[in-house]
Amino acid sequence: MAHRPQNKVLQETASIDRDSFEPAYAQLAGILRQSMADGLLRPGDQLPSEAQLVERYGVSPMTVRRAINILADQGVVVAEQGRGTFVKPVAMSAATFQLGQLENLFGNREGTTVQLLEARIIAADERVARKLAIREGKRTIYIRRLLWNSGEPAFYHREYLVYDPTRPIVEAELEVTALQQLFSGSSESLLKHGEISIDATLLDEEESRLLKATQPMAAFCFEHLFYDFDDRPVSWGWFIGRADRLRFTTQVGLLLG
Amino acid sequence: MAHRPQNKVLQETASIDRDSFEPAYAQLAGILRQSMADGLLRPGDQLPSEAQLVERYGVSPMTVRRAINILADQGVVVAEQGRGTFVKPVAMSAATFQLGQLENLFGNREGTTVQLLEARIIAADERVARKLAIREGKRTIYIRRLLWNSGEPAFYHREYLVYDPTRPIVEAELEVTALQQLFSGSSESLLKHGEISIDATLLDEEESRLLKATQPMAAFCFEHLFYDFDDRPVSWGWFIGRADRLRFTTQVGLLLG
DNA sequence: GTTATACACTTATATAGGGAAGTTTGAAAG
DNA sequence: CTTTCAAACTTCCCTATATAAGTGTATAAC
Repeated sequence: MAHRPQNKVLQETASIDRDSFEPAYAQLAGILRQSMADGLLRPGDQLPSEAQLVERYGVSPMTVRRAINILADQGVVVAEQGRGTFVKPVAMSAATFQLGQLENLFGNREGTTVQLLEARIIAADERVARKLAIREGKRTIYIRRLLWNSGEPAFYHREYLVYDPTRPIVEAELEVTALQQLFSGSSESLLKHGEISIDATLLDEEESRLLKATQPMAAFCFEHLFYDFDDRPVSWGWFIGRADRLRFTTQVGLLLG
Repeated sequence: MAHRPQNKVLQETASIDRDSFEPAYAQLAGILRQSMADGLLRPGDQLPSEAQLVERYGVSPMTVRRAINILADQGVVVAEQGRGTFVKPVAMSAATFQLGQLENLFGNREGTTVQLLEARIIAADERVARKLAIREGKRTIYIRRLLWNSGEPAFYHREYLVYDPTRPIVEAELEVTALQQLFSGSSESLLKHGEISIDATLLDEEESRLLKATQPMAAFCFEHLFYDFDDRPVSWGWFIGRADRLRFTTQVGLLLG
């Protein structure tokens, strides 16, 4: 439909395919990423200016901006106003680990079950009271669960919930399926936000027995603290899983070709 | 400067400040995030359509799109074409941990030093040869380092490098400061990408001694494998740090107001 | 009653253009 | 030679508009 303007400079790189299902901005982002993967653009190098990219690939400025924004969001380039856009060097500190990669272990698939070991009401000791921001001695629900995955114990979960009949969170949490909702989220969630931390620990005697581990053994401990929409703590607990059964990997630099 | 158009519908929420340094798209993203934090928008709720947001806040469609894209990238909303944009429930699986939060421990600041324990050329055994994709028995550089942070040993680092005089990476790596570049990145980096994984382990006798730890003690192990621009492995190694000195935390849900 | 179509709604993609802000460069003035 | 300043270049931000594509609903035809 549109005339193809005659470019004096031949494009040694790929060009935008207007008939492709992939949007132009995504194609351009891919081309630039490929240039980096091929070594045409090395860390520290300056990318062609936006105006140059507009002319070279025959797209509008907004499309170029969007492509560059994507790369900037992904952290592979950095744009400095007035200077230019540059390729970022790979750095270990840029590594990000997603808890979601352990999703299947937490019972998202078939073959995973939740075994309720214990659920009772106990008074909050000093430690629990501080975490849940309640008075010492107030009632909490203490839950112990074991998550099984393909016939093997995957995680041992302990959790304290504030016991408040006016809050409907209690019922929802007591369902055995609630654990998956905790991990994967559900629309009816009454949780607003939470803090999660990873720790490396040693299994104690009880944990070793439940997880069928030999002592001493290292383990990951995922501690979580969730809040409701009034920013009051609701749930404090931790998942413990054997380190030799967990693999936590990520990539830095160029993700894919 | 611009006339303020008379809106029939009063804005109960905040409005865009055109004189602010903060861009309009960022302000709008903040307003929407605040609405979720205040509970006006609950998980599962549908956001106002883009056209409505355009009218309500007096910005262009592109600005609205960008604001929504930011929220979508952050994972707090999800946009479905033809249906609408919806608030995502909080999920543990959405948690992401950034290695960069340990940056100061890795020697980015003053008061951190790198102690070279050993650096010699050894023949690759079967395990090293497989990781570095070289023949068994080929020469590698084996480095052992101890990272000190404010007078205390923070990490014990061991690393194998391919010994190839044709590759300039060797010299650069042998500098004691190279470690920080490995972590934070530098423009002269010859590394294209890498894989990093976290493991939880027990300190062995040597590690305990160097890290001044009592046995048995749990530790984090950050294993890294870096490749050059020809996709050949260059460096394989791992950092080991005491778990009781490391804190690895993140947030899910609404990050900040 | 069932099916098919049309329409209204949504988000997604793209174009064209303009101005603001920071950086670099080099020429002019001292 | 040094300083000053203006211009060019860069990225950044925003507006206005148009088209495409997916979804759901109401209506018309059968």
